[in-house]
Amino acid sequence: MIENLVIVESPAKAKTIEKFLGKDFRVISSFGHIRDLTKKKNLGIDVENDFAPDYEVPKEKTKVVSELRKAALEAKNIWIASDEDREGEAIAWHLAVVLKLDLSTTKRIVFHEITKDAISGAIDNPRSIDMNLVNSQQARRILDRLVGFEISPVLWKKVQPSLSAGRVQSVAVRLLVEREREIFAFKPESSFRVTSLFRTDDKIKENGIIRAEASKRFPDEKEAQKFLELCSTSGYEVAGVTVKPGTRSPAPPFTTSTLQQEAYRKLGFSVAQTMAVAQKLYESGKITYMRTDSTNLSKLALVKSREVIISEYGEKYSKTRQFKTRTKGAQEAHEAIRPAYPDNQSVSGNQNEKKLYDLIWKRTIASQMADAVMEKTTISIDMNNSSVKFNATGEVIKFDGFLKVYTESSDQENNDEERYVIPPVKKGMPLYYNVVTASQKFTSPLPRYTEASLVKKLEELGIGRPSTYAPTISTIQNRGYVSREDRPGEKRQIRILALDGGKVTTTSRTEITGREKAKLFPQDIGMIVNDFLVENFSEIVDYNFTAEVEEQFDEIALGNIKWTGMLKKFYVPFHKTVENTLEKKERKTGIRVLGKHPETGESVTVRMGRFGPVAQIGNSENDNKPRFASLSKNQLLETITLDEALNLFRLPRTLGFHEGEEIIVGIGRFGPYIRYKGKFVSLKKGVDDPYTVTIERALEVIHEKAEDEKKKVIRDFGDIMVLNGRYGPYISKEKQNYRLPKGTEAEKLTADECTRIIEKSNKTKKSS
DNA sequence: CAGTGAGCGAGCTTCCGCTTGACTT
Repeated sequence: MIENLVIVESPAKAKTIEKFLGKDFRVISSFGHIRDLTKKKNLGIDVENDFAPDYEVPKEKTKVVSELRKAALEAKNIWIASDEDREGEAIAWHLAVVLKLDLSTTKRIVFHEITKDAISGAIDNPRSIDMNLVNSQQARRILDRLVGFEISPVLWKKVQPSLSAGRVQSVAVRLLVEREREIFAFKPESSFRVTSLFRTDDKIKENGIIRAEASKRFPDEKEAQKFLELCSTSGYEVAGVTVKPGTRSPAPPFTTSTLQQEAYRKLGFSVAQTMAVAQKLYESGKITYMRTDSTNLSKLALVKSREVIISEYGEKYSKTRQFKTRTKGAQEAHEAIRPAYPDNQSVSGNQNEKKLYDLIWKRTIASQMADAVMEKTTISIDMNNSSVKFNATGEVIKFDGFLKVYTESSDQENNDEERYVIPPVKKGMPLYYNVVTASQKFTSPLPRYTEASLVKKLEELGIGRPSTYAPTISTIQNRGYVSREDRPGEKRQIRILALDGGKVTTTSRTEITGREKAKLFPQDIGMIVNDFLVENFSEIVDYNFTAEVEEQFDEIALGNIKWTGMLKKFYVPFHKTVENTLEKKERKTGIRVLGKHPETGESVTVRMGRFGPVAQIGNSENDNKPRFASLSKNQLLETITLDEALNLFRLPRTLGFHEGEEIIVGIGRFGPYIRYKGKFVSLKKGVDDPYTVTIERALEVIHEKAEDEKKKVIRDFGDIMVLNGRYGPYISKEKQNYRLPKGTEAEKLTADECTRIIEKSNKTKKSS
């Protein structure tokens, strides 16, 4: 018999709380939700009967639930301590129902921080389960099920099987598709930006250098040239100097979203990777909970951080701050993400754990440090033969404050404006130019989203929760809607005019534009699904949809409106739209007519086919059979041209014959290849082009592959072989591969030894 | 693993939010 049983959501939390509570308390965890809507019939919802939900304990939860039941039977008092938010309240209610506790007397408690005082305070002040809050969760859950499970089947019928739609994922895809189209439509414009290096000294070129920019940009090279000629004969004078003090404040401590952004920008982590590493740190007690939307720090954390700052950097670097959470729809059930023990400046663990901890430590400590104080100097410089002015700005840090520890990164890539100090000048002082440069600058479109910047955008729109950001990003990639890719970019010539010693010289420079790294690119199927949803379910993919239903969930939580009524208002028209769409709308294939074949006059089209995007010449209405070719990677239905489509039909082609066998070159799933005697050889990336490769080169590649094959076999015992693979030697038998025990000499293996290794490996597999 | 694009039909896919392992190489 246990005196007191406390149920929390997370096992790591259970462990720490048990320590504080002592012997009379046992603390166990529910591992999150324990029940969900069934998938078996009617979506788990009886829409005819006031949306009565049909809940079940999912298979993977039965073990946890039976353990909870057992513990509940043995306990005298039960305290449900799930998180203090909508989902947490629902978990408490499901627990009470499943464990057959009396709803009116079940003790519901919440902790705001994990300290002895906070926990015993909570135990002393139990409340009952808030059914209004529970009902707002039921409305949220049921609405999401209705949206997801009624629209997805429409996509299976009208677009392609296995697709999905949902309140969160479909908006994420829409953001990406719309940004991509803005980028397609973007026409870069160029202008000339004029910068000048002035000096304060008449004679010595190196003295008192001031970097300044002209107040005007020039539309073309001619205008820039004209201006530089003016510059060459102009006199210059300091027209004004202003010195303004300024301060900068530290960023608030990490939430899930800001942690994902900074770990991407500073460490190059994907959002899934960030969460996995943070989970490890959390489980080993090094950081607080990593799925949170709160920037709040506990009193204990504030006090500890202050101590660390004073002892490391001194009293004047400390400034205790509490940050308000501004995020839309934040529920603040947890603290911000922070070191569990701020006095641990570093932790043990693997490299990634150390790096992420370091980032969290710095961000937390910096948030409790003093503002940085700077002095910003602006100088304006007059010309005596033009109304154009030059302006220079410089910044001096008077007190570094939090910058000593941490600076937040930004998504903008051009960080070329480093801080620089302007030499002392006075109004009326003459200046002399060293060199004046006019360089061509192109405008660029809004950047493509990264995983992290998409999370940021979703959070701003109040769409998704800390526990779902990473899974949502995975889902839209798994469905094929978007793909995370690099692009090499393209070369572009820019013109540079330089005035030096009274002469203007013009040069060209090559710059790379459109280079992308780990960006999210919408794919054809993502664009087709998005357009279908925007056409037919505009309400659901509206950027404000979530915010609007959230307002109603809040009203339900306050007891102002009934959850079933809210659902009915939404569902009746929504369901009608679903039926209408099923009945009346055509299949959507994203078809585009590109034009006519220049020789045969047949129509050339592209569309989404059964196996992906396809180009087609002719159609089955004519007697001629239509011809098909798959689009290659990086080509989109939306942007492919007639010429590009026709080009696809040039492959596969026959290069010629060797020893009576045909040599064919083509592009397959894994890139360009050569087929000879029934075997495939990949062409080297970036070296060979399948459209121009010669038969001589093809034979060379085939020969190289044959040589490699020979080296691959170390020992050959018939059905058992010892082979050389990517990760070193291994044993292969009946298409199964086996690792060699450490220290084995592959060349000396006998057939018997191989059999033994295989048997041993099979045994350990079965026993586990 | 380098192909496929006729049509039919059975049986499957799918949501968002809360939590972690259970698997494999």
